[in-house]
Amino acid sequence: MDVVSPELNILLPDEIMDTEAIVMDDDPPAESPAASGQSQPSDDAPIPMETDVLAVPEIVSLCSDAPPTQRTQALTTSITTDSTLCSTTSATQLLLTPSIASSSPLTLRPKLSANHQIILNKVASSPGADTTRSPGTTTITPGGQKFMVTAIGKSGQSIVLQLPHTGSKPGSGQGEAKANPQHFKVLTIGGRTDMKPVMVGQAVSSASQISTLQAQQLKTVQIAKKTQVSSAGPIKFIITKPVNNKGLTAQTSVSNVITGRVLSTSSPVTPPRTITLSETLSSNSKIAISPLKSPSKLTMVSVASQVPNSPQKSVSLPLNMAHLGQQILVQQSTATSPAKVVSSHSTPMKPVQTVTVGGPQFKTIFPLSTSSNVQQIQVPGSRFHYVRLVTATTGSSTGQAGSHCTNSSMTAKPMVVNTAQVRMSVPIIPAQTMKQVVPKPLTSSGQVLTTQTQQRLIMPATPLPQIQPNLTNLPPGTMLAPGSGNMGYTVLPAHYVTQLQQSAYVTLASSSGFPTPTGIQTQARLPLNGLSTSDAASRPRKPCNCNKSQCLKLYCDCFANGEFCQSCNCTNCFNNLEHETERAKAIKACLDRNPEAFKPKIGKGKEGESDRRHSKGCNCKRSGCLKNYCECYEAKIMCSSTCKCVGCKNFEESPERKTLMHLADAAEVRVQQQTAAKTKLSSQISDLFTRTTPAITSGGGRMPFTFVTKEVAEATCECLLEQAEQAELIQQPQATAERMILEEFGRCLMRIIGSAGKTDCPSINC
DNA sequence: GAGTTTGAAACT
DNA sequence: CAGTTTCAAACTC
Repeated sequence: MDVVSPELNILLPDEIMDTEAIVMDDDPPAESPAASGQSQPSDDAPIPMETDVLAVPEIVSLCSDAPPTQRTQALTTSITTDSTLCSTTSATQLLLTPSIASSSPLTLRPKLSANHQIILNKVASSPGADTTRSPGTTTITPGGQKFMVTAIGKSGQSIVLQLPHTGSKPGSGQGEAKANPQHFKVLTIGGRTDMKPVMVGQAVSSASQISTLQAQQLKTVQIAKKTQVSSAGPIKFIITKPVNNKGLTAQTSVSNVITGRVLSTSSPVTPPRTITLSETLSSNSKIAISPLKSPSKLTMVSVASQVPNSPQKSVSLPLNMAHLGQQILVQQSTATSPAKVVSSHSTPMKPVQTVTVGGPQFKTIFPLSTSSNVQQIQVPGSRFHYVRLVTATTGSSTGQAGSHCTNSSMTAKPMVVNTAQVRMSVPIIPAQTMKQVVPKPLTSSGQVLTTQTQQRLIMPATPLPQIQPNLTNLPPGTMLAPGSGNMGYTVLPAHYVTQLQQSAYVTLASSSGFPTPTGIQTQARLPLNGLSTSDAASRPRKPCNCNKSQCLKLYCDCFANGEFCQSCNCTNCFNNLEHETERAKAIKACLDRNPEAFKPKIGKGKEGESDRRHSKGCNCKRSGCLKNYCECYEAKIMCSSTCKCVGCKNFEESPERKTLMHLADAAEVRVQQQTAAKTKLSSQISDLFTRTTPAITSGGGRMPFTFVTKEVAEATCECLLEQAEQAELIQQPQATAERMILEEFGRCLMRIIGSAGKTDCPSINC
């Protein structure tokens, strides 16, 4: 794994990266998996990766169990404004482009100003004079708003950071870095009990400091590099973030940190070099590390193990995990083939097994050993790649160092997150398809990483039969969770975290051996049917009433929506974790019958709801498509040519539909008007009570008529007029209208009388 | 709340 | 693919 030299950390901005700006290209073919696996020597070296979201003490934990001393020091990009080299401003962009050339020196030529951009640019060859520098050297040149980093990801490669605009200060490498200490934030993924859930700002100014820091606890978020080179061009990571102006001093702990998306660049041969992306709490912070050329917001999380004593270099980039619609990407670089996953733990590499899923184009890679390793599911046709993390069956469960950290090496598509003791399955977006994936509309399928102080294991431990559903058609937000000890997968509904834990967070990784509150864990907020988790959480979910289907057929809305039943009225429900096997089978059966079964029926139009249409169309025969029996009507969309309905009245010009809509609107307006009128009346009455006027009392108390002032009378008349208008609007006969008005009048009087009875203010004179 | 209606899903 | 059955939601009383 290639690790960005510590100098690079200086260049990294504090704040959030804008994923939209990120463009990734496929990397050149990766080395053989074995090589990559060997290249990552230290399983013992814990590579905790943590991310915090908006000061929430939640932590993304992808790796864990490394002793604090062996942890790689992660350098964050928090740059104080007082920094001479880099001034922190908002809207800083970081463009990362992995370079093909190897052993490129690291050149930093940063001059951060407003709207800075850091560009990590992959170049085919070592970049000229900068390449002549020894690896690890850093040239920092102020003056440019963009940093270009090249030669990332190859073994023995040096990283070159170049600013398009070389400033007056040609980089002198480490010397300048030392001269200009920067403040860094530590983003750690991977949990240990002793690890702190919050980011710790650290100022690392030179590589020498890094060496000293190596003994310290390392928290790294790695920037994954794509290994394949796509025809589209070089990989470019553009990270745009507003820079936090907060002057962070060295070793200043940053409580507010991080949501992070991590890209890891690893090289099979050389000691892993880690780029840590982290972000502060800046509201505008964005991190987008994505191979996508489109403005898709993706989060790539890569966990790479590091050699404990190896000179690891990590750079933390601010990440904003708070943005919805983002997906966590776990990606490895430099794998030989997309289908091969190499897990570089202290344990020897595990052979992998390729399993065809859903046809020849679908392949699932399974490790042949159940020990801690990574199982990758490659679904070429799918937007997602799934990674299965299998907890080691050995005694590693104790969280012992050396077995838990994951070294991820991968080719462009496959993404692997490997943690010993932690089983995790994460949908991964291949580089080619990332641009297509992300943020689903409203509805985004994106994931947001957040951190929590406590670990949660979201994966049921029950083993599953080998069920390999068509991964391309899983319900929105569905995750595949590995069963314990075997190749089974549990299809996790998008909501399941929320359903299970009163939270819309999914623990991506955690170590069972880290029970302490400081345990680091990663959670992903999963999209729910295109809704962000926040939306999903607020969305009222209708409980089902299934009796015979066991909630394992599409009759059940919960099941159809990819959700677990919760607080439902169903009987004999199997749509839960307790019946994950049956559920998985049912999902597979549904997908066999209809590969589109779990896809949204209502396609989202390009320009809003007007273009929404039912994917299959309805088949109504008796309802005229004007009742909720009709899926089109229920979705508040017109029937289209795809519908096979009979006697359809759900079209634009339909008078019945117009009448229906008119009535519906009228009813809504009526409710609103009545509410407003009543509110006004109540306000008027209350206002009267507060007046200090000559009291008109009768036997010490006020008579109700004393409250019928001009204001009260007017408000009452408004209520009556509203009632009359409503009666007219719905074309009620006169008698009915009169009755409605009288009833309203009665209600008004009752309010007045009631208010009079409640008041005992003798001074009020109405 | 019970019963009916309806149409999607499942089945043949 | 068409017809039938099953099912649960929508609807009515």
